[in-house]
Amino acid sequence: MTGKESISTDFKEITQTLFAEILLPVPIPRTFTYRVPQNLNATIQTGQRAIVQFGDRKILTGLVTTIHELAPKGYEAKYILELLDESPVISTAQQKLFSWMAAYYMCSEGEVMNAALPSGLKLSSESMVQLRPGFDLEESESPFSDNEILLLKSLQQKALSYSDISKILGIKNIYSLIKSLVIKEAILLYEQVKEKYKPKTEVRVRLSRTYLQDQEKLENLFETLASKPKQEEVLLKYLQEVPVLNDRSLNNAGLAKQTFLEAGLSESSINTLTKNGILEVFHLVVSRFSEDIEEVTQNIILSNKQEEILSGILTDFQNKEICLLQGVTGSGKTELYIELIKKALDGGSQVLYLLPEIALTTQIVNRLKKVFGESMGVYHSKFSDNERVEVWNGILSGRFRFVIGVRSAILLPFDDLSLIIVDEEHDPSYKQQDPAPRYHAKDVALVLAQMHKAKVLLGSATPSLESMYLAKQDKIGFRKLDTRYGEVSMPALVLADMKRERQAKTVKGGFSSLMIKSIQECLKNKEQAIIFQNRRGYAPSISCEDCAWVPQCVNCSVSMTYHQYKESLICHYCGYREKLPSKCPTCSSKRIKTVGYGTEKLEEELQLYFPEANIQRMDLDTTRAKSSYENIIESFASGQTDILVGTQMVTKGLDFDHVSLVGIFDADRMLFFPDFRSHERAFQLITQVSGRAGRREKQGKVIIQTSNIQHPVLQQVLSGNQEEFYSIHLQDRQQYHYPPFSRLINITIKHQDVKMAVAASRTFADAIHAGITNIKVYGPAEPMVSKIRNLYLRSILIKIGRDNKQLSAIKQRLEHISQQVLKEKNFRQCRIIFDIDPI
DNA sequence: AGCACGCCGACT
DNA sequence: GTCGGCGTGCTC
Repeated sequence: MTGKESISTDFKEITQTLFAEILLPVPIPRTFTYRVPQNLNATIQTGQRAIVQFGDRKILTGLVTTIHELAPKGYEAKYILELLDESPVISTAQQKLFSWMAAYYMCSEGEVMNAALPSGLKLSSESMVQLRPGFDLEESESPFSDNEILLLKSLQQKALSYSDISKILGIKNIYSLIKSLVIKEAILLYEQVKEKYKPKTEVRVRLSRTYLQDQEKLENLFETLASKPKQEEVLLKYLQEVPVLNDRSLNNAGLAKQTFLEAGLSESSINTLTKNGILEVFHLVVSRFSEDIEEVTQNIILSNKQEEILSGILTDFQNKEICLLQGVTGSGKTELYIELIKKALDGGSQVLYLLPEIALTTQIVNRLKKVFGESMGVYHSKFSDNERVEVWNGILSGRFRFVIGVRSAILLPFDDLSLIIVDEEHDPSYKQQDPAPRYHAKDVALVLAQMHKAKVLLGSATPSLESMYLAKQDKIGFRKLDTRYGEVSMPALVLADMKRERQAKTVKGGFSSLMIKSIQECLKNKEQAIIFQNRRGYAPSISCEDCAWVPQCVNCSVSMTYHQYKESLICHYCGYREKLPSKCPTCSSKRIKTVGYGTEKLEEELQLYFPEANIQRMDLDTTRAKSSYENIIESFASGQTDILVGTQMVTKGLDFDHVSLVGIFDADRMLFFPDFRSHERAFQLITQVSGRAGRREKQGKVIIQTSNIQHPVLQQVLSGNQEEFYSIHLQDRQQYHYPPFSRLINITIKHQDVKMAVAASRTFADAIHAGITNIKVYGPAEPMVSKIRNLYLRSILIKIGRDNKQLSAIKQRLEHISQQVLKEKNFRQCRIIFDIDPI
């Protein structure tokens, strides 16, 4: 009952009847009202998790979002069964952020919660079936069907969940069967709530209390043990590692059992000592992040230029909330970040440093760990769920005040941020595509910072047009760090004219003679090369040479990508897999060729041309395992690998000293991708990957293969004229009403039936035209990939002027229209998806 | 999303 | 009849 005083308020009288709005892990976009039992009146807080009954039998864990006194009308509210947390797991700041996100991104708060909470903090319940105690199949008088007997026999082994039963019987619909068995009093149903988070424990050993308190007894003990050298050794080891005789309190923590085993002492002697009441074994909860990296207080020496930029940023922060730092690769942005983070942490508040997935490497984490040590938390998507829960709780408890993490780290329970760094701010992976909430972590960061009155630093070598526009308007600060650290010169960029080479027939399997020659030279000088091709697999498609048949995915309207190492065709949209056919299924021809180049094929061809070279491939397929990414990097950094072939992964955050050549295999594919951002993307990718070439004393070389050497974007990259790139493209964006001059909303309508997808999207578009003015509506149109996972897609694009003040009203109208459409009988099966600020 | 309920066709 | 598939509607 302690703590009651501190929480109870005038509002929460002990005898009052309170109700709570509970957000539940069900896809229903609203909360449910539950009654607060009076004994919880004083302790209940928003942000706590509560266990409630939902429906007849389901027990769920939900989140308390509001507490009020309004008794619901028309039904009797059920009671909250239990509160799970003493203090909220969701901070007040988060609750505010989550409702903003739900409204802005047009999704439910439940969906935001779902994205935010590590599943270890979510509780779910599973319906379980067990045999009624005392029930005997042989003696029962009721008749049972075959399936019932099969189930009852299985239940004799152990209790089963619904899904287990479904599997055992091979039937989908098991409810009638279960109901019949309940009536026959053969089985019982119950709910099993499972807390998924398990603290990590360590087996430890300590001296038992009797010996600890009685020194004489302990001395006598050694006489007894004199004839048992093994046990004596264990005891001596303990006293040596844990000098309890000097300080009794040391005994509490004991010593890890592992320590004895590592010292070559046997488990059985420990066991005997335990049995005889001399030692005791216990479990201690330990952190999953036991640090073995020591904190080094080293003063980073900034260059003059860095000093200048640092003070510039600090000046900007005096009257602006946001600052954009444009720093070329290798310009030493990280040192600046470290200084800023240190300053912010010194003020006692929290700092968040966001990085795209592929830039969050061990390299950078270790470097920061050396500076910030124990107070730094890392939040990565490859972390296990238990690890995520520990980071979450570590922020709540104040253990971590600085967090470095990927997109979803923006959803962690901060309550006092003073600085958010969004590094590589242009990176598209900050936008969540699927499922909802389809949020952009950079934009969320800006809003979150506003709530905390924190500053935001956006960093990039190639800022997004949006950020650059804000900088040009002087709405945000802008600083440019344009010299490479240690005066390394920028690489030389060369275009390989594929049109001419193809005419001259000097192209070898997709590689220009220029590229081949340069790789040769590079290898001869014992230097390394990176070949970038943003396409995984062996070939984007295969085709019959006689009848032009191209295999399509059975579920999606895309051609299947050929993956050689698995000898299969794989759909990159739904994962559907087929074996590679030995002959064409339509004309039986055996002449099947591959079309286009994926990283696998490049790897194979390069090996053919450079048999001596050690070639490695880095893409989603070779980095799936937890440490494989690190291994590839390691082997490249140590010089074992000569040529690294890869997708986008090779463009980020890798600093190597011996890379003298970067090859961009196909610039055209990036430039002509049908999307209004393709030029920006191409510009960023080419610039980023070029930054990998040339370190220290030597100038690097970048070869860009293209059939359009006159393309303005390539010319802008070549001349290094970023100014021109940004001003021309901002003009285009303005002219064609694209961001940052307009806001976009993309609406996708899905249905199993094409006709219904078409009709529903038509109805939707008509309703927009009829109901909303002052916006531009495009479509409905058939998207490039028009069928995914057997659902037909249609999309509608909406452009809303940046200065349109009706944004939230428009979203409400859209939501309303969506509900109207779904009400129509034919459209009931439709899935309608809103993507706000699509990228 | 589950889960219940009710309707309907395919079997013993 | 009975079993199981499928569509519809509800959950505080």
